[in-house]
Amino acid sequence: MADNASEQTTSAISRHLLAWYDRHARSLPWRAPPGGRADPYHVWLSEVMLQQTTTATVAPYFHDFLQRWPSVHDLAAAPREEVMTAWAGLGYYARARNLHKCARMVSHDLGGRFPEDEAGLRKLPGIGPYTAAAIAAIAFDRPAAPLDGNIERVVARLFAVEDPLPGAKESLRGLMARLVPTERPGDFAQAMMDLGATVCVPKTPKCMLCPLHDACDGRALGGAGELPRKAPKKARPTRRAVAFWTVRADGSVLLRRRPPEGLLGGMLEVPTTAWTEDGWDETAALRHAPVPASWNELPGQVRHGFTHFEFLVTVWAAQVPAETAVAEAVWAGIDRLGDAGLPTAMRKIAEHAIRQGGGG
DNA sequence: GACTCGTGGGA
DNA sequence: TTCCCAAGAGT
Repeated sequence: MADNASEQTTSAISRHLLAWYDRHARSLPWRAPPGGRADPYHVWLSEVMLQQTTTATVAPYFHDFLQRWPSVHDLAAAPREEVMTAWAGLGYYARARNLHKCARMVSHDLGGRFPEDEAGLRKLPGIGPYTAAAIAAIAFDRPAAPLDGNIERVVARLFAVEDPLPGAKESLRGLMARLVPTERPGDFAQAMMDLGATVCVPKTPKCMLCPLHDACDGRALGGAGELPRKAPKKARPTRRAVAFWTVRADGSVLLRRRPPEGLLGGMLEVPTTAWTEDGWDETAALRHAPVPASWNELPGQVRHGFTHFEFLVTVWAAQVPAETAVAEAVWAGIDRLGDAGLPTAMRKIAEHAIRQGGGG
């Protein structure tokens, strides 16, 4: 590792990158122009949404949240279910629960002002090491060293770090910290992320376009595209379930709100059997039907990929009288499910059921 | 440290 | 089709 990147002074690397950022910074809805400083509420909201999520996916949600809740006080005053509904489709729903908790703490306990340093930010729910450093740098111009997937990749290549992730994480964080300039640390962090997103991309990095071309050990050694190394991933099992599509004569469908923690916690669902690797035969499945009715199996299946398992669903449908009552039920108009705030896995089940003739 | 926790797009 | 991966956090 005692090659190009170490010979150049770290300040020269930072300077090159900031000059590149002045010309190539991406224009993003939550971002101030180079040299500027964005609203801390906007920075926090965007950073939470951007956790493991692409900028293109986040943009419409960011606009919608700001329109509904222009300040952290507005968000804190919103009912939790309304926040969950607005988050529907974005995934990792613990983020929405923690976002709401965090808004309430900032609004009620901190007078609406976010802490300006990493330690203070770290105490808030949903703000981990990355997000605390990112907010401190971007919103408050603190010399913090955020380490996301992009920056891990850029740093691993720049210094030719061969140790695999996640073990090498702290080492990479230390190398990043040495690069952070005292001037414009927020722009520097965003420049590193932009570089990772547009030039130092995972496969086939565009080294000819890179402002750090001459400093990069990984490029000099010829293996930048192979870095960072990562531990092999585990295989994903399949979990199977039967979903019950219950259409009432008044044109509404039976939904339920899932328990507040865990998978899809706090979100609406189409009632299902347990999700098991073994699957279900007809007799066993129908014992879990939410109401006694004449159930019939719809053709086809719904497939949805979660992070650590594949979800495979068979749908059974039934029509029930308008006066049917079910404990804990949420009856949603079948023609207005688009506004109901279903997570994507459940939206797929609903679309499949309607397409296969379960529309009532 | 190892798991859990969504979703969409690109190669 | 399948795999990877994206501004990670909480337990």
